[in-house]
Amino acid sequence: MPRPSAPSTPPRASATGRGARTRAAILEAATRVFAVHGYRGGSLAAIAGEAELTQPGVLHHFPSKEHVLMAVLQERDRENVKQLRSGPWHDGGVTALRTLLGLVEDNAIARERVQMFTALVGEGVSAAHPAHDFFVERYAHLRYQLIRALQRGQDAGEFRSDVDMAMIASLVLAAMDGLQIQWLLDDEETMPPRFAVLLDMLVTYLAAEPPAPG
Amino acid sequence: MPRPSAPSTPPRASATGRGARTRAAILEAATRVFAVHGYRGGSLAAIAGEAELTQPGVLHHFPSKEHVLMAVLQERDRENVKQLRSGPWHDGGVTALRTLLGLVEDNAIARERVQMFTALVGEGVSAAHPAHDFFVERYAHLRYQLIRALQRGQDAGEFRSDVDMAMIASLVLAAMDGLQIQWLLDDEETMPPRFAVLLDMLVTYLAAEPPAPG
DNA sequence: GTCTATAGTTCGATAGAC
DNA sequence: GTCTATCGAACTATAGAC
Repeated sequence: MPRPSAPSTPPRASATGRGARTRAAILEAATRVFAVHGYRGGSLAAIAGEAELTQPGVLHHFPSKEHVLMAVLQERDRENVKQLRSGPWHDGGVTALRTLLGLVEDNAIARERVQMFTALVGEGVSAAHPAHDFFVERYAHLRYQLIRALQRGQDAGEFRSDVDMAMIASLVLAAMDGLQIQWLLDDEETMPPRFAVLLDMLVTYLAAEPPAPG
Repeated sequence: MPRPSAPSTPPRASATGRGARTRAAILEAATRVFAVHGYRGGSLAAIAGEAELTQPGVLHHFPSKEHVLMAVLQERDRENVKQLRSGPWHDGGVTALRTLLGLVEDNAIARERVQMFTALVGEGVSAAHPAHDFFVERYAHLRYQLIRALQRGQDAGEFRSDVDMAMIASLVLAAMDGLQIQWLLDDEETMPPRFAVLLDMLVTYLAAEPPAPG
C-alpha cells in the first residue's frame, strides 16, 4: 500500500498537487523578505509579491503571519540538521569539528538563509518576539548535540578530560554566529578560514597534556 | 573663564537646562524600547510613554525616528569606548586582552544595552536598514583597534609573529557577539567565564613556538 | 517646550465573489 | 485556490494652540 487515502498534514484539499508548490514558494519568498526586513518589517504583501500572489492568497495557506514565520524557521533549520547528518558527525571529536567546518562552508554560499537567521535571532532575543521560544530551544539543542560530540572525543582519549565541554560548545556556536554577523556586514570577511583558525586553536588546546594522573 | 556664554550644540533654546535632561530621558527610553521591540517594532509613542511625554514631544527633540536611532547608537557606543580607554588597552598584547575581559564583565551587568545592540545589529545586517552603515563602520573600527593591539603584542615578542592577527581579531569579536546572543536567550549562560576560556586558548596558542629562525 | 488634533500611510486579517 | 474589497488598528510626521 504505497500511498493510501493519505490522511496527510499539508494545507488542505489536494494531497500534494499544486498546493504544496505554492506553499514552498511562499516560504522561499518569506525567507527573502525576512532576510531584508526582518519579521516585524516584512509585510505579508511583500511576501505575496515575491511569491506572485496577493496578500489574502498567502493567508489561505497560513492562518497568520506568525504561522509563516514559524514555518520558515522550522523548514530552514531542518536543512541545516540534514547537512550535519550527512557528515560523520556522530564519530565525535576532531571528526565532528571538521563536519562543523563543512557546515560553515555551506553557509558561506547561502547568504540569504544566513541573513534571515541572523536578522530573526536578533529580533528573537526579546521575550516579546513570537520566535523567542524557538531560538531558546534551538540553541539549547545545538549546545547539547555539540557537547555530546566533544565528550565522545574525550571518551576516545582524543581530547583531554579536564575541560568543561559545555563552555567549548558555547564558544564554538558563538564564533559561528559572530562570524556570520561580520560576514554579512562586510563581504570581504570570509567565514571558513576564520572558523578554521578557531578549530586549529581548539584542537591544539584540547590535545594538550592529558591530566597527569596522580 | 569657567563657562562662557556656551555656544553649545544641544537641541535649542536653554543652554543645558531641563532641555538636555529630557533629551537624555528620551535616549534612555529608546534604549529600553529598541531592546524589546527593535527599531522597526519600537514606536515613538512607546518611547514617549517611557520618557513620560507625548509622541510629538519626542519629535520636538529629534527631527525623526531615524535620528533617535542614530543618537542612541552613538551615545551607547561612546560608553563602551570610554570603558576600554579606562583600562591599559594601549599596552597591547595580553594586557589588552585582559582589558577586553573587563568589558565583557561590564556588559554582563548591562543587559539592556547589550540586548539593544544585539537586536539592532540583527536588523542592521540588511543594507536596507538605516543603521547598516553605522554597524559596518563600527565593526571595521573595532577590528582595526583590536588588530593593532594584538600586533603590539607581536612587536613586543609576546606573541608569535606567524599568525594573521586580522583573523584573531575577527574571531574575538565574533565570540563576544555570539556569547551575548546565547546569554540573552538563556539567563543561565554566563559570558565572562566562557570568554575567559577563549582568551586562555588564545594566549596559549599565540605564545607557542616563535617561528623557528632559519 | 509640550500639548491636542489630524493628515496620510501601511498593515494584518476577514468577507465574499468566482 | 485565488481574487477584490474593506475594516479597524497602528504608525510617522505635521499643524497649530498654549
